[in-house]
Amino acid sequence: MSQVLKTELARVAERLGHPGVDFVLERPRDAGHGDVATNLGMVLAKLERTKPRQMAERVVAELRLPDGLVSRVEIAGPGFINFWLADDQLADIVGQILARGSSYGQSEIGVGLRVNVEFVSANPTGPLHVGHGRGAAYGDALASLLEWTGHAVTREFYINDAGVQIDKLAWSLWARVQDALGRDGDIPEGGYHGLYLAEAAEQVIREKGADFADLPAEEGVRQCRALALRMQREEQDRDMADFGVRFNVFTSEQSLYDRGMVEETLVLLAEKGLTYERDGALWLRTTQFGDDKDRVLRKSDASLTYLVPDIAYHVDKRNRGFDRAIDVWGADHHGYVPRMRSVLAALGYPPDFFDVALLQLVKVVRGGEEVKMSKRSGEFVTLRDLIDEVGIDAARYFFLMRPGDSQLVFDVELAKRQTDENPVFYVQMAHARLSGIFRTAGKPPDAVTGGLAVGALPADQDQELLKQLVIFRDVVQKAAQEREPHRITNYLQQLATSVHGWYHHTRAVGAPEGPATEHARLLLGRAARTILANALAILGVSAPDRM
RNA sequence: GCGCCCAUAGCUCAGCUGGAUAGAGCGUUAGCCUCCGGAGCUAAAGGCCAGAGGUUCGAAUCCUCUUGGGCGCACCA
Repeated sequence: MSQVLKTELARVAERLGHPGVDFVLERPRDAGHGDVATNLGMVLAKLERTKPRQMAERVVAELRLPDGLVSRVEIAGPGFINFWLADDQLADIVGQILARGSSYGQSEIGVGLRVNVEFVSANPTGPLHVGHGRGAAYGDALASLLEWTGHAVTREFYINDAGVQIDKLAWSLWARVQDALGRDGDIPEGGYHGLYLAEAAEQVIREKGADFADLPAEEGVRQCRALALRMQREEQDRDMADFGVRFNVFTSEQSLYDRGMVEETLVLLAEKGLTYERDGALWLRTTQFGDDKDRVLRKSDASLTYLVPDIAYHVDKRNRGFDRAIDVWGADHHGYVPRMRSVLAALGYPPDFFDVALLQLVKVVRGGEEVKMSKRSGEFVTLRDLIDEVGIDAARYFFLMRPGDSQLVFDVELAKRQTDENPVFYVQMAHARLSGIFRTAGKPPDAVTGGLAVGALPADQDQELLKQLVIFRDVVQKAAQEREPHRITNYLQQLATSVHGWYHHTRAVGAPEGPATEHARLLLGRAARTILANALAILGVSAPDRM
């Protein structure tokens, strides 16, 4: 609907001598200001240094709108142009909602674009914590938003299974195995002290027998490495599966070495003349592309820095044909962004290929006191703990209520105590109530069919709900473009408010206004229920029929 | 020292490529169940949008500085 308007407004702007000018067409907060409003008059007035209201009048005079689109146009305030959509338009959109059902809201704006969303990518050295939970909820929702807007999306998880931290993990597990048999195991400097490794050690002994601990240390550690990796990966996969997140691709860092891609990357960078030797190390000229300092690729002891496999990984993504690679990282890695960006620029990739969504850290508070998170000390709140305490729906919804660049305070005690008052229940309740209407009506929602008679919806609450439904598609597009899933939770909150108000103040089944209104309200309720379910589906939150 | 993010109601936070009277949830106060689910609804109180300058028709939004938080600045990952 607004697409036609926007196109026409752009044409008018061009005709008035300002092609491509940036203006806004959006739903005003105040219903008295119409269904959609634009600031185009004011924007043009600024460019021409004339009076905004006068310019708005010129814009309106130039408008050539098709019949049946808007019922009223008004110039108001400092120079806004307000539009009221014709009833036919609203009825048409509800018709589309009913016809397309669970796929309504999808659009084609991203068709032809292949997008890789890499998220969580936790080191396989311990259980997932709440920070990973935020990354999982965000990455999964972002991937869904991109799918809903027509992109071809791959959900990917990168496994850092090479490098020194895995060696330390192996030694730590070996030490725990010794401990478990009453011997004196020493967890190495910088090793992992979490109790989960003690549990893992017991499992190893159950599987391998107590003789396992008698192996020569070198062999024992070698086996512990594989065992620890396997067990940690399995646990992470269980956590993600139980959180409702499915990945399409897992890429192992070790596999990049095994396939020779890491070495190839070094050659590639050298061929481009981007490397040089100094102090016995191999350096990368990232300063030529915006980094504040050149970076070491190969240390003077001949080992490679983590940067090399990371570059190889992004080259791999590019080679797999993706148009976009979006990495979801914790904000503590933000210093790493310009580095990677400059490397990829140096390789000649288009600037919009690589993007990073930084998520500020989650601060966990329990009973008013901060819980410190440290894998090494072993004290932290795991994602599993959180799911067990507050449930998947509440956890996901809470993680997605805030923009990623805001810090998130997650008070576990509060979340537990206030479960009944969580916003997610408010939203889910709206869905359950709508389902209840159809139970009362004695027929499933899909059985209520026909065209919507907007004129048979007399209450303010009818109209308010109708207008909330109409903007859903635009909200999804905006959320996808801005990569802001929290726009969906904000919208859900508003939609649920409209639903509850409507439910309370009007009656569908046995509407006092008569059968025409009953039918129109059932159609409206069915459409609202569909939109609630679709929005929740994007977030990975369930839409229950009863609570 | 340098860089990134942040500061909005008592609390947790939306709103930010400049727009109409700055919003929501929780908490507080006062109402509403012969009625499709009261896990709900209606209303009230509550704000120098951290502070100070600047840009202009217009600033919570953009710029500068100050203050106060968070996080980074390795031949660690």
